[in-house]
Amino acid sequence: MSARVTAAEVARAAGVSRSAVSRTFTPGSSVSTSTRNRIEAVAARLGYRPNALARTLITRRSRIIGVVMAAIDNPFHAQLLQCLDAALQARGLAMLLRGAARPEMTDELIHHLLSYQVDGVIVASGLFSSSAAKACVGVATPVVMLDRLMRAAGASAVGSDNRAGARMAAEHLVALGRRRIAFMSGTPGISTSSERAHGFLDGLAEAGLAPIAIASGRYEYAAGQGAAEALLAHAPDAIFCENDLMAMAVLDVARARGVRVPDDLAVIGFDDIPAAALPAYALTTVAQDARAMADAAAALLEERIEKPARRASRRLIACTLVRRRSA
Amino acid sequence: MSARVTAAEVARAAGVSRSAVSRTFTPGSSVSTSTRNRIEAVAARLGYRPNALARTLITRRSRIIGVVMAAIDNPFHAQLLQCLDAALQARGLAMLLRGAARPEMTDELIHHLLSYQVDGVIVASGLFSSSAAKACVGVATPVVMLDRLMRAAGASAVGSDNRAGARMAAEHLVALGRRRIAFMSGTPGISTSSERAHGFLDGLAEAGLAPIAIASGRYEYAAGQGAAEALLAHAPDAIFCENDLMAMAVLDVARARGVRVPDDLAVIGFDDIPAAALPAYALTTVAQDARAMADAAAALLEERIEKPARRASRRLIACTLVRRRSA
DNA sequence: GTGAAAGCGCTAACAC
DNA sequence: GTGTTAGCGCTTTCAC
Repeated sequence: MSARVTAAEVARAAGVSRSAVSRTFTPGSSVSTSTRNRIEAVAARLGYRPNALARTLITRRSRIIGVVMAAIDNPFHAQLLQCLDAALQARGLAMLLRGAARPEMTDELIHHLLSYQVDGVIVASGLFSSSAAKACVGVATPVVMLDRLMRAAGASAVGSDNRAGARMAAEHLVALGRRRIAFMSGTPGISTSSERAHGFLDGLAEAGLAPIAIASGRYEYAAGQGAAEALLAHAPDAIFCENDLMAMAVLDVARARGVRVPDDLAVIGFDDIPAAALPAYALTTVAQDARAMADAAAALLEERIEKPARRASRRLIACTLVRRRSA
Repeated sequence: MSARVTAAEVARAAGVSRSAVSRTFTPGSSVSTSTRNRIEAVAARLGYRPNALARTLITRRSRIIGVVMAAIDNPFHAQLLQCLDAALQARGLAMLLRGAARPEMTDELIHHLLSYQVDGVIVASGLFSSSAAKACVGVATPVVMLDRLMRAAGASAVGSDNRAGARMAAEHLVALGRRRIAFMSGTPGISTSSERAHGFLDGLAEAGLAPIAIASGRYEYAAGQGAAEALLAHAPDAIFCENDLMAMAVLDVARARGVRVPDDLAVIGFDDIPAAALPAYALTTVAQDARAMADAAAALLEERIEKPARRASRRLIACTLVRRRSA
């Protein structure tokens, strides 16, 4: 039973040609209203839907976007993914998702996506090697790096203004009168991380300050606890963390040690994940606008899909400082 | 520049027929080692990869699985999605993801996925209407409901043993000597919710008890706060919540009111999301095994894809009570 | 083991 | 406006 119904069957049942059926389902094609109605009626009765894959073969447009994302369980990434889904759906694009457990996997994943003839790729994960970039350029598939800058040229990029955001954090701490300021970095080698580091260091330098201690928490809560211990040993009066998960770890470790926040220690995070607003944390943080980032990524990609000649461009999304009790 | 390279070009460059190229990339086809080597070398040089979509047209297998998921930003859903990604990748399957902002959307989403010739569908969202079910059956596409039972027949299902899990929560509270027990439910109409409710009520009934108050928190933190206020007005000595997000809301509201946990109030959640383990919450909860759920869903789906004759089946994954400080 | 030929379901010229 | 024709890139009988 139940073979997939094809345009030919609809055509036969409606007494028209295949082309008529095709045109009925192709926006902007010329069909008379009467035949269109008849065809639509028959199609509905038979449960016909055009085969998107067969269509891709001839139109050379799959309307599928490949998305590579790391650590989907990171709350900010999950938000980003959700916004991305909304942005793509709004444009009638489908999302082929591949999580990247390890950053080195990104390459292989890209190649796999390419075999599905994706119209574009959004990379929100790890490193994007020049070999992967070359593969995309080779098949003229636009790429946009989301929340990650790339090493190889040719890809568009969308990210938060990490530099300005981190600088705001620094300025806020300085304005609070803090002087013994420590810094918890994310994953070394990720552009996002170095941007935040630079912005923060610049902000401190402007006030004639420098961090009294630095440690990496790899953007995770667990690693952040260890890093927090290390930093707290230097008796700082403030700590800026490159994301909220690590800042929450600092808050928890400080609480366990009887360090009072914000009196003894001011803490600032980055992202503004939902958990940052919990009363148990009330974390002051540099908020990223996930919605705007996702929209911009989808828009940039669509633009380059429409006009392949267009050069890769870059969009920076502004961050805002959200003040809560921790600083 | 850079048109997509096809099998025909590889064939020409290697001095063989298209069929030879095809066989080289089709596992289990007979090609002599020497020609295979020559073809692979040429393919690598030219950057050839078979067009997965064109292949689908003839094999009638896309190796794409459609996934419909609600509230990706819910931490447990994000975990589930990550595990699903891993399970599908391990089987060489691609994931076409569609978030469902509203449960009623599920139908339309399914139809859209179907036009991409997905080999199967995993639904972890909202309601699955009989019309959508019919559409899937019509094109012989297997469906598995994940963490959601369905109304129409024909779909396989994977879920936690919500009944037993909730019952364990009830038994634990009773064993703790609690008698004034309240209950916060999730979203009415979702099977998961009614299963947990039944299990919990059964567990209490066994000890001759019944909830002193019931309120719905719609599985969200914000709604959970309101529900917590309502329940706390009844001065319960324990509250069981249908998920962790709501239990965290209870903890926060209780803390704000000076209610001591667990002395005055024991709290138990459901899911065991990462945040439940945070020292600020230390939430006792009924853990769901996201990994096992995702694996089972992928396995069930693959099984039905291979043997379409097979009847829909159902897998229940065991829950475990994770004891922390809140109960 | 290898090539020739047919066709998966669809759209896009091209005539009429 | 509508039908006819020719592929999109691939796999798969079928001969050899």
